[in-house]
Amino acid sequence: MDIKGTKTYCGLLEGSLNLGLATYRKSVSETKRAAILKAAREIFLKDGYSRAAMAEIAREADVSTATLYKHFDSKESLFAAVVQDAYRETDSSMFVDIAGKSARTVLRNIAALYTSQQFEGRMNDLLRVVIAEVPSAPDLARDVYQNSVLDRYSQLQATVDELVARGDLRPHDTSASIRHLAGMVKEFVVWPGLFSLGFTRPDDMDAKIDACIEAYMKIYGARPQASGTSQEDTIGT
Amino acid sequence: MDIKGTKTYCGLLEGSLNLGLATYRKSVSETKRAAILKAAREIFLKDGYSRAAMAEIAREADVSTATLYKHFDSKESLFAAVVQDAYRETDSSMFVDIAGKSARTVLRNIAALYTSQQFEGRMNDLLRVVIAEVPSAPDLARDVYQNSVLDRYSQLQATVDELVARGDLRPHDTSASIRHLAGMVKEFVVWPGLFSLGFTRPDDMDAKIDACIEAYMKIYGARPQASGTSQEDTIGT
Amino acid sequence: MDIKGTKTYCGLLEGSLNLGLATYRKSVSETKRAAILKAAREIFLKDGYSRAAMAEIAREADVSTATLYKHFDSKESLFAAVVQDAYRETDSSMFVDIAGKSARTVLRNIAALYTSQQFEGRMNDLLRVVIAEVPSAPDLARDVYQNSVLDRYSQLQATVDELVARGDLRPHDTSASIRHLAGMVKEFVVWPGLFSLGFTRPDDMDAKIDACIEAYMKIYGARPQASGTSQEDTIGT
Amino acid sequence: MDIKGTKTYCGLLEGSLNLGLATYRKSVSETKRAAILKAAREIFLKDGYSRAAMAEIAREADVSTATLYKHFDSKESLFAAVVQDAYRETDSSMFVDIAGKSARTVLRNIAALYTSQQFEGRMNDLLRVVIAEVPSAPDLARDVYQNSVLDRYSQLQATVDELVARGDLRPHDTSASIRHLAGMVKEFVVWPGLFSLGFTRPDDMDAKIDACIEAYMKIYGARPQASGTSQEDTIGT
DNA sequence: CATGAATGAGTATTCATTCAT
DNA sequence: AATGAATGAATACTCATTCAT
Repeated sequence: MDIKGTKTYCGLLEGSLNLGLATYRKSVSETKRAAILKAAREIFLKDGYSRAAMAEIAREADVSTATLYKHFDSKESLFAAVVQDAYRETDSSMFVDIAGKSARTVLRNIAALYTSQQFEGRMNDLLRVVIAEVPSAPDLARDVYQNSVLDRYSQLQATVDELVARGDLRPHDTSASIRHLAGMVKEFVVWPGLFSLGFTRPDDMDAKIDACIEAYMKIYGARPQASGTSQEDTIGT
Repeated sequence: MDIKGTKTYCGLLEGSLNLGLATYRKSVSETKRAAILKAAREIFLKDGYSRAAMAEIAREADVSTATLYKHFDSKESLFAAVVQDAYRETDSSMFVDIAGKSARTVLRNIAALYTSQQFEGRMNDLLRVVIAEVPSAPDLARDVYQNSVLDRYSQLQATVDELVARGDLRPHDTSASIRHLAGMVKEFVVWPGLFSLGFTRPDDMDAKIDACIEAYMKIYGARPQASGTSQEDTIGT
Repeated sequence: MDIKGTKTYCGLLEGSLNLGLATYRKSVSETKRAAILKAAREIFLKDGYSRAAMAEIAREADVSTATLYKHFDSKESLFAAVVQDAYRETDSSMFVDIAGKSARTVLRNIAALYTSQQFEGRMNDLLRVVIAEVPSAPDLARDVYQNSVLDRYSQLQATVDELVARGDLRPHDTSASIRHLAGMVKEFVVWPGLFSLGFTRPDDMDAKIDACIEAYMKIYGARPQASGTSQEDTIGT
Repeated sequence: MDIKGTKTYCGLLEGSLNLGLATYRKSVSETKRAAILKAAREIFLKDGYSRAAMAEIAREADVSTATLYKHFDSKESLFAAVVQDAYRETDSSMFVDIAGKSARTVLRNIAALYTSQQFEGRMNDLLRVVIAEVPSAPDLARDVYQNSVLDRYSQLQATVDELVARGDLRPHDTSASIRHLAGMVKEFVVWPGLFSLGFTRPDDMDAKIDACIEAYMKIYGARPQASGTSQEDTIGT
């Protein structure tokens, strides 16, 4: 048994130890990264991009500024990561099962999905910060628009197309109609939130959204509608 | 004749021409104020609030920073003045004469008025900056929401109520319906502009707005609609 | 007399006052600039470029850092200005009148000029800092080499050429010979100063320089030299 | 078998192979130390002391920063080690065999030795960094001056004294004369290299050095010189 | 013994606001 | 009234050094 052999053995050993160490470190690192993202989101939401101070984010995340910079190259990239993270976490899927559900119910479910995504993730506040940074970070805003707005539209359109195919909605320009619907809903869900900090879901939100859907159904619904909501329908989350 | 003496003379002169000079001075002052506002708007629109530098605004307005501060107490109040000025200048009146015009035409005229106000005054860009400053200037944002959004809604509602009274629209909750209409229109007119710098009126904007109005008329129109636009109607600016 | 006329008059007056004001301001500004340069030189000489802190320079110059940046765009340009200023102030002219002076005396005077320039302006210390920054500011070093080293060589060469023409020195490759002489002198004047802070003119400096010149004269002198220094010669500053 | 057990086993193993392992470890350690020194020299030469980053040195040496600090207490001591290492490696011996060689040839050989030492080890670049750090590491600079400059001078002087003793050179103050010679040579070999990064031996370097030696011989040579180079002489490395 | 993540003190630079003239 | 120089507080980012594993 020569030194080399010993070394090889020790090398393997080291390998397994290092693996453990590496795993440990990775987990610690991920934890810190997550803490930083959380803190950063909080501060960015509170102060907006420009007024947010890296030092405060670091303090909030309970790390040093240097650690912060180990994880994120710059304030800009930290902000981008916060936004992406928010959109990843708030899985912006608009998918709902249409089987055995009326068009109205399907749309309601989708709207409910959307509103909870907007409110729970404080997406309105985030949206405001993104919008604020359009002059200095136009690419980020474009990405958000793509991933958050347009992507949802296409998901929604797919569903609406199915409803049309199923005969629940009249054949029409679904591309335009879903934007009409989205516009109406945003008027209540997003718009006021852009103008005030901490806009939360008002009590009558559901009723307002229902009204939007009613309007939509009046235009595009296949059959003469029964006024009011049929009680068989349940709203899923 | 030394400088001091000269100065005294100037003082006497002031006395004799008090009114005229005062007027003159006032006009100079007003001119400067206007120049500052113009420059500030430009810079704020270009850079957003935080990145806009008072020094650059002063340079752009061709005054000293001290003069700038003579006219406006702080960056914040300058920004507020810029916003108010923009809203004053872009007289956001939604008033249109409904006499002898169909409901559809009236709504079209209103929409046209609104879109030109938004695009010509670069209100979308301004809106973005206001929204950006919600965390630090919530009052301003609230004011803007009041004066720019809600105020227009009530004007619009008044008109719609008249149309209902005239029998052109079915009786309904006009308060809700105009928000639906506004939401649909904003989806095309305002929303994309929030996400990109220099969003200008696209070519198919009118068609899109017409589609919104058609949707609206399908729900609230009193009579079965003739499809298409009746040619008697003219769209005012 | 109309307002305009008044204005013109006042304008002229303003002009003259402004001129005084402008002059005043300019002088204050120049004073501050000079103070900054002085302080910066001191700090740069003391700490070297990298360790020198802009804040300390500002404190030393009794101005704020912002004022410092009003005068100089960056640390780098401040340093460049310090160097240029040093070379401007220490007018590095090697001109000496050769009329009625022996070659030996002329060379001695030149050497004396050179050494006082090096020592009085603390040029050795400055040289060290410039050399230190070669990796990050190669252009500055090149400039210094041009203006400080090569320029002096050509001045010296012109003089030596005159001495040759006058018959005081043998005809020879003066371009090479002055570098030999310069090299010998620098060995005593510059070289040790590069390796220690605050190297000042040692007592035996003159003797050492004389030895260099003697060596030079042995090679290039026209006539068999009288050993030692003839007392008619006086060394100018 | 868990990791802990394995570790214990390794401990036992260490016991049985103590010497061999220790040797092995030592050699590994030495290898790393050498790698660090090499990397550090490269980085210091490239960036200068202040701009050189310990992290980059570690990366370049393929070790962790902690390992780096195991070997060297601080950046300062690492730099000192780099300098010492450079001077050790570039064995700055000026020793040449004078037997059977003319004074001119001996000096030429010495000069050739010196120039290759300067250029091959990138000593000019190193010198620059040392000089740069005079304010913060005066002792190091003094050491370098001692070991690199003065030490060579005494070696050279010993040789010159021999040449004098042999009758090849006139009796004279050899202490001064070798500094004259050194000064002349440095003017071409070292001086320009201080002012520019990557100054390499120019094509005409040998001719220039020869000219210096010729000048020297004109002053101190014992016999009337034959102009040009006698072909019996060979220049050693 | 080696690692790489973490640190906190330090630095250049900017900017809203004020002041002497 | 107008100027522009001056300010000082604030901020993003870096780096030599240490520590838990």
